[in-house]
Amino acid sequence: MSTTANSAKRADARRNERALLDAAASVFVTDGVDAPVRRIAAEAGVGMGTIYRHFPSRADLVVAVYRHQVDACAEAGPTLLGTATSPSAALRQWVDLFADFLTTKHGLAAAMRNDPDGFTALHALFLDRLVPVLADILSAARNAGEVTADVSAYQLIRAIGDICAGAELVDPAYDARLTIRLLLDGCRR
Amino acid sequence: MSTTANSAKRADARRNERALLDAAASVFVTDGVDAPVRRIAAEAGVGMGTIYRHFPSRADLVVAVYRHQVDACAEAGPTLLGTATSPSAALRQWVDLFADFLTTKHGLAAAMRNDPDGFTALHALFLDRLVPVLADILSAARNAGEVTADVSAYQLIRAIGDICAGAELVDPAYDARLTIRLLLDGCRR
Amino acid sequence: MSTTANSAKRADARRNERALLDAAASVFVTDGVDAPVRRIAAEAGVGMGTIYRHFPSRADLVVAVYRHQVDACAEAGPTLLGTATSPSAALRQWVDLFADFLTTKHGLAAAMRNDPDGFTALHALFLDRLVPVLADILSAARNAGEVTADVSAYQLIRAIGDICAGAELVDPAYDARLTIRLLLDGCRR
Amino acid sequence: MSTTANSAKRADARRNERALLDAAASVFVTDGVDAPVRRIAAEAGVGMGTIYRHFPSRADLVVAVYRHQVDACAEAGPTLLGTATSPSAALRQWVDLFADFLTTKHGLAAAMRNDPDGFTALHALFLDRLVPVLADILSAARNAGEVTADVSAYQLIRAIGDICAGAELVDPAYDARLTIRLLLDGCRR
DNA sequence: GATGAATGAGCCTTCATTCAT
DNA sequence: AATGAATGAAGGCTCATTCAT
Repeated sequence: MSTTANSAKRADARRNERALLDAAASVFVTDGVDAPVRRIAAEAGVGMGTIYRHFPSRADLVVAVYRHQVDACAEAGPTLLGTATSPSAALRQWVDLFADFLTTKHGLAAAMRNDPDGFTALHALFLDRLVPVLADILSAARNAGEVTADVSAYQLIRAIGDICAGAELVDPAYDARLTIRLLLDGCRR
Repeated sequence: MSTTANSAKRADARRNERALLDAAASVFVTDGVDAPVRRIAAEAGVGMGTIYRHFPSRADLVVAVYRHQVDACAEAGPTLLGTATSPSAALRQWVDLFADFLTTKHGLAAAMRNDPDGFTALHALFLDRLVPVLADILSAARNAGEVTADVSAYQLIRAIGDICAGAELVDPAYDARLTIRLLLDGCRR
Repeated sequence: MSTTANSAKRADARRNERALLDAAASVFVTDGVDAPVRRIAAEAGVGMGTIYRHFPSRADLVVAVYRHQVDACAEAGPTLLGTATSPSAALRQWVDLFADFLTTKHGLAAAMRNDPDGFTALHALFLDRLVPVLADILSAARNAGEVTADVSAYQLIRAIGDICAGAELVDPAYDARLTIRLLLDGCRR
Repeated sequence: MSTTANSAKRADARRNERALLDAAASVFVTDGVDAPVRRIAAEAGVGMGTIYRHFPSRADLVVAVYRHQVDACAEAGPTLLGTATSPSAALRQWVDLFADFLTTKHGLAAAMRNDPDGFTALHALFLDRLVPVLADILSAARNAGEVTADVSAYQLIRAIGDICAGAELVDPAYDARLTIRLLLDGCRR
């Protein structure tokens, strides 16, 4: 009937899925990704069964919550490489974006530290999507002589991930950005 | 009354405390700092009530478990400053020591990420004891012109702590030491 | 209105009912008669609401599933009485048929043990349909002097039913047929 | 201190274990062996955790509930063989005892039909304890020429078990004893 | 002081059943 | 009529914590 159609029935199902994603995102921030299923359901205003229908395992929910943002972050890579004044500027900007995503937005980083078994999926989402993006930027920067250290995109992205994960324990005296900047400086020479 | 006196009763109390510390240290490594109280008691061969008598809260136990090692790490600072070939060498060595402590030995870092509320005590132990030590080394290095970046000991110690915490998710392709080295390089220039 | 008419709509309703019966029969075998409604619906390729429309209670479904076979078993009685070499041979053959039905085919026997309240309907189906059949055979055998024990058809059919029900816990060392044979022997003298 | 002592502490623990066994026996009769843990705990007047402490798995509880009675039944075998007027009389009496145990006392038989996986333990308890007893009686009867059919003790005990299990669906028109008698008659000739 | 039995809140998960579409 | 999404009661299990012995 229209460009938005996805079968009549799915109207409320989609509404619920959306509500669940929003609720989960919000609850993850305050209570962590191990938050009780009940709380997420309550926050979303749905029954618990509805969570299990849409996201059979907790990992499914977590991945879904963050997928959009990971995608956005990935897509920004090539763009920045085109618009920044230099590859290293693109590197700085993309790393900032990634750090923003990690630190500011959703408490995602904590997700990766708890339950490392179950969250392989999340880990994979990250790595699969973002490592190639950073690899391109890094490669450009290296070709321009702006990065000399022998460091892989994987190594770098994990370092940044861990730094931001730790920074969630907020303390005005600690500035994750500064740490990241020092790290990038260390890559340059 | 005297400094050495500790009534007969105290003898097994002390034995128990020691047993609990050892047991907790061991269980923390395998099961994490959130390990069931029962398991720790069982490992120590004491009743659960005994844990609560000696360490009313989990944080008390965690702090006690790591205090010795934190002390050892702190005491190594001045020593290294005296024996190393340069302040920056001392910095490198001490940071390695600290990272060893964090990474290799005890899964301590994870402790700081979980339950950040309850582990203020642990956090404080770290900061109170180790920040001054690193500050001295850092200051010496700065005086020698070997560190130029505007970075505080607190900033640095947290950065290293977070990096090591993240590195507990073991992966041969990731090398926390390399990250730390790059970070220190970034401090030098 | 006519005896053959069943408006067009009824066509797929019937198809669905058939599909449900087949699906239920199949699922009952593998998962027992307490199988989740959802699984039956899925197996039949219909929605769950459709099950409830056609078979408001689980008992309705169970009864419907087995009615055909019970009928077939009932109809075999008079036939066997006509073809067998003696009434007691007919008895043996019919009891074998019944045991086959119970044991081999469908796990039906278990149905009668679980939820005895809700399965009165199933129980009734059995008794109403099969007891008279067995009664006739038994009576013929008694008249021929081939059964002397004072045992009713109901008593006998329940005994066989229970024996087969128990035999569903498969064990090569146990042979329900042997038990039934001994029981019939005991009826003869 | 005394012949009843089993360490001071266990006083209430034992009281609880006893209460649990009684409660479970009673609840098993009315609700079956799949009765909710919560209900058993409530009936016993203890917390749920107490059940899990004493009987980690449901099978443990079920076995414990019935062990006494199985023992009593087993011990009656040799006795009856000594006191009965003939081996076949002993057989009849022991089988009656066993059937009493199964039918009248505790709904145990149902236990063996549900959850056949988890109740291997119960099954084993039965077989290990009772089959040898029946085997002795059967052997005596066979030696006396009072049993001629080629039937094993295991075959017989399972047959009786299944018959009694089925008889729990009470119906005045059905008499499990009669079925068993016919079965024994069938063994004799 | 030490013990460990008991408690019970809290979480996860499954499914029968309803009902909006 | 059919669908299948949603609901929520029900039950299993784990552990932190208390307290009688």
